[in-house]
Amino acid sequence: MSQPKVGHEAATSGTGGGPRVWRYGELTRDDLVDAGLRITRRQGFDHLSMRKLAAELGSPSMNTYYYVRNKGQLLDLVGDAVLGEIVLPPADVPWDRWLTQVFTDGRTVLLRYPGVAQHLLRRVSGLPNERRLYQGLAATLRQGGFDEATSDRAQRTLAYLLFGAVTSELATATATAANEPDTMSFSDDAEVFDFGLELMLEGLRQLRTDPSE
Amino acid sequence: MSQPKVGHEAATSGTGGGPRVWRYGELTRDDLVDAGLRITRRQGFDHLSMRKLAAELGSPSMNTYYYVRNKGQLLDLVGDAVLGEIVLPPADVPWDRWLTQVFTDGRTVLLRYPGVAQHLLRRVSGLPNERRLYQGLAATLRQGGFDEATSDRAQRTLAYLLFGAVTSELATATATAANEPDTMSFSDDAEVFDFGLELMLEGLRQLRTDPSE
DNA sequence: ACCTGAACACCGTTCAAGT
DNA sequence: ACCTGAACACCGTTCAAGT
Repeated sequence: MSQPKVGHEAATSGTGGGPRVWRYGELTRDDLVDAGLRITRRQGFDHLSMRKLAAELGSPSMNTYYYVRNKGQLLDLVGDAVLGEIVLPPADVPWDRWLTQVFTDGRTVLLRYPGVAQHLLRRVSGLPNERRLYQGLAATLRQGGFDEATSDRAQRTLAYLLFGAVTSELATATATAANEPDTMSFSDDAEVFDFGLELMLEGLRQLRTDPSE
Repeated sequence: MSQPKVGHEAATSGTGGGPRVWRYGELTRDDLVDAGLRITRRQGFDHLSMRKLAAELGSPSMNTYYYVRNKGQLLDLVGDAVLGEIVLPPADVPWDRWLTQVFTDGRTVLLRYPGVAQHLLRRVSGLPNERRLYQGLAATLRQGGFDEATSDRAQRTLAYLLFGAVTSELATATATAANEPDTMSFSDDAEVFDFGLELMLEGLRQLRTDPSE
C-alpha cells in the first residue's frame, strides 16, 4: 500500500546507459522502475523478467526482491511511471478538446512502451499517476455537463478504446516488422484511432444536446 | 497455412468429462482444440500450457506437437473456435441493430473464455471463424451506407472496444473474486459496455446524416 | 505415422546464508 | 539493513529413440 514518488527518470537521465555499479545500500526502488522502463522500451513489457531486471541493474542476483514484493508490484510501478508521462491539458480547455488531447498523447506515450497498455487494461493499481489521470478525466467530463454515472461510463469506455487500440497496433506492427523490417509505422493506425475517438466524442455530444436519456 | 474445420465441440459433447483414453492414431487436432477450450473455460487462457494440454488429454507427453506447430498455433485455433460461438444475426436486420446484437453476443461468449479477448486483440489469425465475423461486419456496414474506409475503421474501433472491455472486466472480476468469493458478477459492466457501444453507433449515425466528411 | 521422455534454456519465488 | 546464490516448481521447444 506504499505510494511511490511520481518522477522516476530524472536521476539516471544523464548517464547515457550501461549498467552502472551500485555501492552497498545505494540502490532504490526507483532505480528498479527506471531499469524496468528501459527494458520495456527496448524489449517490451512481456520480456521484462526479474532476472533481466537484475542484469540491467548490474546486480548478479535476486536482491531486487528486497525493494519490491513481487513481479506484479514492479509491473504496477512501471505502468504507473508510464502513465506519468501523459500530459494533462490545462483545465480551461473545452471538455471534448481536452479528451482528444489526453487520449492522443496517451496513445503516443503508450506506443513507446509496448505491452504496458495491455497491462493497464487488466490492472487498476490505484497508484498516483493513475489517480491523477482518472481524476482529471472525471473532472473534465463533469465540467462538460455530464452526470457522475455518465462520466464514469464514458471514462471507462474511452480507456478500453485507448488500451485496446494501442495493444492491437503494437502487436500487428511487431508481427509485420518481423517479416518486413524497417517498416514499423503507425500512420493509418493513427487515423483509425482518431476515428474511433471522434465517434465516441460525437456520441457524447449527442447525449448533451438530446436529453432523452 | 492449413485451414481447420469450423466445428469443434460436437465429438466430445456427450462424454461429460474425464480424460478419455485414445487408441493409437485416434487423436486429432480438433481434440487438442477441445481440450484447450475446456482448460480455458476452467482456468483461463494464460493457464493453458502445452503440458496441461497433454494432461487434459490423458497423454503422458509431448505428442501434441505432432498436431500443432507450436503453442501459438494452438492459441490461434482455440481463439478461432471461440469466435465460432458468436451468432451472426440474419442479413435483413438494420445495420445498427445488427452490430448491437453481434457485439452483445460477442461479449457474452468472450466472458466465458477468460483471456481469449486479450489474445484476439494481439493476433489476426486469418482463420475461418474470424474471417466469417469480419466479413459479416464489413458487409453490414457497407449495406448501412458507409464507404470502405469508414467501415474498416468502424469495424476495428468496435473490436478494440469489445476486446478491451472484456479483458478489463474479467481481470477486475477475478481480482475482486479473489478477495470476496461468490461475487463474480458483470451487471454494471454490461451497462458500461452497452453505453460505449451506443456512443459509437450514435457517432456512426451522425456520420450518415451529416455528410460533412 | 504416431508416440515417448529426457534435455535445454528459460521463468517467479523462497530461503538460508553471508556482510 | 542489504546482498548472495542455490533450490523448487514451473514453462516452450527440440530431438533421439521407440512402436
